[in-house]
Amino acid sequence: MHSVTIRDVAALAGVSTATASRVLSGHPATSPDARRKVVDAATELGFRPNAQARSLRMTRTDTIGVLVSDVRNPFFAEIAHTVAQSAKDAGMATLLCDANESIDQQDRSLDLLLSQRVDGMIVTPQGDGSGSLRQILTLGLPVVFVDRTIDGVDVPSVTSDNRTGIEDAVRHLVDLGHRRIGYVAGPQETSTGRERLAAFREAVERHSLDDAPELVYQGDFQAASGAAGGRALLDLAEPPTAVLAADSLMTFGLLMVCQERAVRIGTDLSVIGYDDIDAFRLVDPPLTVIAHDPGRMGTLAVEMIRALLAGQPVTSAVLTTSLVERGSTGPTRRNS
Amino acid sequence: MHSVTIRDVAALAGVSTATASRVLSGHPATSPDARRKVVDAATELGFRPNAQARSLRMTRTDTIGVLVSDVRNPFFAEIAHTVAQSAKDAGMATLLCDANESIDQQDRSLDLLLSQRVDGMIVTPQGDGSGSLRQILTLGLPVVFVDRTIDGVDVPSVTSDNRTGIEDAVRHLVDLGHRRIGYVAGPQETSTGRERLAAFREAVERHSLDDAPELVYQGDFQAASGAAGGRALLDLAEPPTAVLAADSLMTFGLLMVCQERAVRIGTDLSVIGYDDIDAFRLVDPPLTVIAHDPGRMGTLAVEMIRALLAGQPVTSAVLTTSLVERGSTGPTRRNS
DNA sequence: ACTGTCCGTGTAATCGATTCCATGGAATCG
DNA sequence: CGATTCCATGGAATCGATTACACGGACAGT
Repeated sequence: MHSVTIRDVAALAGVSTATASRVLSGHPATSPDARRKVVDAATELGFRPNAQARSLRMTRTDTIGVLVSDVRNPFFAEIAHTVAQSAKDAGMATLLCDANESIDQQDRSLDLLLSQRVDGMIVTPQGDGSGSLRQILTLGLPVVFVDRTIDGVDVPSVTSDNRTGIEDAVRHLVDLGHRRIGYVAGPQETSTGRERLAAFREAVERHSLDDAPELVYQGDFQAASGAAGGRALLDLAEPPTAVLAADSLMTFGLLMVCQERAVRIGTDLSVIGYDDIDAFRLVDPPLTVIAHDPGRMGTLAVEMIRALLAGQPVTSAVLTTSLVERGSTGPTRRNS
Repeated sequence: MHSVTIRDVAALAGVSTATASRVLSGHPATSPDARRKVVDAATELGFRPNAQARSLRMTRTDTIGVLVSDVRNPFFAEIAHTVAQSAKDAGMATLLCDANESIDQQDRSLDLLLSQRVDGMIVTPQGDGSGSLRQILTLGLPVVFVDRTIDGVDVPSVTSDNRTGIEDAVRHLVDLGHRRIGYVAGPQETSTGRERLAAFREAVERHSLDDAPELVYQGDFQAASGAAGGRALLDLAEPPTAVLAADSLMTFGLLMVCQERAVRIGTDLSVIGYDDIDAFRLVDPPLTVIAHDPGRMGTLAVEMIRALLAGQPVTSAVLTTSLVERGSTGPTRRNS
């Protein structure tokens, strides 16, 4: 499979490789005659420039690396999709990797992206920034964090306001009369896991709600841990009357358990999910959720990377979060 | 940001670049002394080989391109995820692109992957294979189709048995007494769209069911068209008593409309969805679906690409499909 | 002791596209 | 009409890693 090089094009067009290159990259100093011959030759041979050779010379790949924790999570899939679309619109390609929610695989993917010499990276990070991430940052490669951040690491980021989302959710439950609220937390190796849990604890304190340690189940953002958390909370001697989960996959797990046990959501137990996934509108009853905007996160992240690449200063953005009230939350049964 | 090259490593280690390269790529003819010095120098400098330069020389990138129609579709997200994982296990990287269900973007993505000089591609194709796809195939680049194929194009593929899935679904509905079944079809530019529709039509004929043209709504595999199809079918003078949708996103749309109109699924209307998404277990009632296995498709596709790269012959695989009966299908109301 | 292997190493060519520099011809100006 | 500018063009260097080839030294066999 010998591929067509610019030499072949130049030879067929009867010009030098320099001229061929100039024509093909739109350099102004080319004659109409040469332009025509080179373009004809290129299309006839089906010439496709070798991106390796080009970026080796240019020290630029016009490619940004995207690392999400798990594409199977609809929230991250949406981010990945919009990032890919916006990048394409800006004339850049994207290399998408999936860390499978593992710090080890995160490091391997970062190494891969680094040796592919991406011009910048958009990352949903985890861990303490000690591994390959540190190296990348000392290298000065433009990086933007999305959804998550890392403490003490000064990287521009686009996140959502975890605090008010949780606060609104708890207030909503309190207004409905709930005093005993369970929480399925995300992993504490992630900033979102930590911030959401902290916000939950503060809200519990502010409203003087039941504050038993067993009301918080420590999950890992995967569906299975949401199910485990659901079981643990429902099996308590004094189970909560409402439950919050810290991401969409754990919310799924939680709902599965409720279905398994025929717990009537909205009456037996109020449930608030995280992320406004389409499917949450279809469950019965439709789920009250803390909504934020993955699409906007993705487009903003690309804008920020482009600004960084252009040498412009960027400031981190924090998007707002809103509570979407549907049927899965209702007044406490035990209360009445 | 001047990156560390193998020259820097060689200089620090006090050897030539050739020796440094040999050590780093595990060539046997190296002395223990040189090995130690080079490895030390490389780690000290944080050397990371430039993949561009390497693959330019080696004419191999150890990277496979993956093109799915839309990562937001959970079915394709799962394929992308398992492909990435299996490829990683095999020591290969993956470049993931998203065609956004558009033939135009499919061609652009293929061009991108081609200039990245991927060693092979795994594609969920659409269209007639006339654009960039033809060029890639005449180039002899190893390609494997997943889920979908293209008529008259001889490429190994891993698909699922669309026919029996639909047949089982229709038989199940017939057994429940349904005689008037609606169908929300996928785009006829895709093989899955065509095969499933053909299978549906044949099943309708075999069972001598109502065969009005308006019972088939032509959708495009996106959620919005599922909703439009749902409305069209429900608005018929004589609406169907059961509906099938040809993929998961359209099934979502269909369910949304049912919810909007308070159609009681399983009693007012039986619904069968396509793809066994977790969320379909949670809707009320749990959805009867035609299930197939995206994870297995992904791993098989990687195995096939590896075989092709090794010059071994491969034969296409067709995976089985099964009907998972849940609560969304029930006996006809009008029948009784 | 002499010749033939074998092994570790260095020099330099190579992959394909871009780009600096030099060149020659045409166009412009005094 | 001669000098100067401008522009299209080609030759050759370059990016960083790999590897064919050559070379020198060690070692074994006769």
